[in-house]
Amino acid sequence: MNEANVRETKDRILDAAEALFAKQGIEATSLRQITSEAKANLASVNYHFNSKEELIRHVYLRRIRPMNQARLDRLTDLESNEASSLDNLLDAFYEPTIEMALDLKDKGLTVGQFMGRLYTEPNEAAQSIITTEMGGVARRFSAAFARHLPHLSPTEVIWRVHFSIGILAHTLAAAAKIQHLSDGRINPHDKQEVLRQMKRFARAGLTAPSLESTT
Amino acid sequence: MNEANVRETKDRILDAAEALFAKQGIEATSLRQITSEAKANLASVNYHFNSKEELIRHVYLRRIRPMNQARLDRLTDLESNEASSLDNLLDAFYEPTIEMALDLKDKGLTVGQFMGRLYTEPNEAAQSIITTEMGGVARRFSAAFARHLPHLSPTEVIWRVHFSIGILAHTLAAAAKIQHLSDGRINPHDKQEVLRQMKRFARAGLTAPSLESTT
DNA sequence: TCACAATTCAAACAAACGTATGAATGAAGC
DNA sequence: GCTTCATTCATACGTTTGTTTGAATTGTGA
Repeated sequence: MNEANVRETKDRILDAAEALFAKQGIEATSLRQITSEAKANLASVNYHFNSKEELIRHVYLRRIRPMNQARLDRLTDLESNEASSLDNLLDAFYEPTIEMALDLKDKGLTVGQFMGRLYTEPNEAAQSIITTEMGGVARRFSAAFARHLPHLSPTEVIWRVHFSIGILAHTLAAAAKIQHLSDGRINPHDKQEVLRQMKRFARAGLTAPSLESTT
Repeated sequence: MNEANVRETKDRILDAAEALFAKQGIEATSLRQITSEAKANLASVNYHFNSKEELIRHVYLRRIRPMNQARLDRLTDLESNEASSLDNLLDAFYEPTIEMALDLKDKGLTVGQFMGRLYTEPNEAAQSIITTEMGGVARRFSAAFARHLPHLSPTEVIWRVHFSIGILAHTLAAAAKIQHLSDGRINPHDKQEVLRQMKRFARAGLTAPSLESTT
């Protein structure tokens, strides 16, 4: 079997694992379910990924690495641009995630569900990915937000960036809930509409007057 | 053994389960861990709760029922009060949850973590609790928010209520992250501060001008 | 065509899982 | 003091879990 087919097997496993993790959660998904869904042998997971824990890491990193790279590229662009606005900054932060989550239409929103859950996932592999992959990005964006929000104290900026992350995570992970709450009138797959609504809300929250009297 | 002691055993199991669910997740927690931590016999879970699935339901409902009752009581109060403001409404929605999560200081933030994860929990028991326990509350509050936000279309109201829920869920479930992001300068246990920051952000997002030109 | 390396496969492993059982233990009512 | 009922307990059941093994199969380079 050539190397292309090897990658095919690995990717089939990654795809099946991602979909099942999204639907049932990581711990509730067995390797037998994954390999059965991927039409691969049970032992192939340990052959290609060494362990379930490392498979989990690969499932996450396959999506997160390019997503965060896109974010940082766009941020770097903005930083060399005098005319950049808070709106551009929100785009740079939100759009790569929404694109990654909603562009994979075949899989519906499952990828988004899974990624949105990352921040609250108790699994150890997930926790360590937040630290190693998301921490630096969050800090660089916090600094950029702070520059656009000079009326806020440093801790206020962090609070509000934290809330902005919460909006994104909840929108992805709980997309089915807004569909239900709106009796089906809202379509959480509409990328442009999701972005519009999120940015409108977050921008207002971020730019709200400071709570501190020390102006 | 008298009935008081019986309830003690049940409560010890509920407490241990809640703490372990918060720390490790539902599926990663075994009944043996729970009963060991609760100093109860393994079989006592099935004796008192019939199954793990029903134990999960009881762990959730013990916190959610009183919390939502407090929310609805406060909403009813507001509805009979001519002078009620959007600020009062946000208090009625946020405060009962924050109180429940942060008043249990012995357990740190574990209860909050667990409750904040409810919306994104894949477990079936959790999903059904959202439908049966949270759906009605969300709808009643959405209607109340709509009354205070007459400049928004019905779907815009739902988007923004959805985001406001996301802020709450993320603040509870990912409380440790803001501590880390702020290098320990922010204390997510400070109830008044958490509420102040959440309300400031959410109110600005909710009251932002409509995106629709049909004014 | 042959030898070597990479991959797949069926089968088995010990460990851990949720649940069930029947006997021991405890307190309450007569 | 004896019966009755609720609770606790040690133990066992059948499954399922992640991982390992060694042989079979497939693809690659000489």
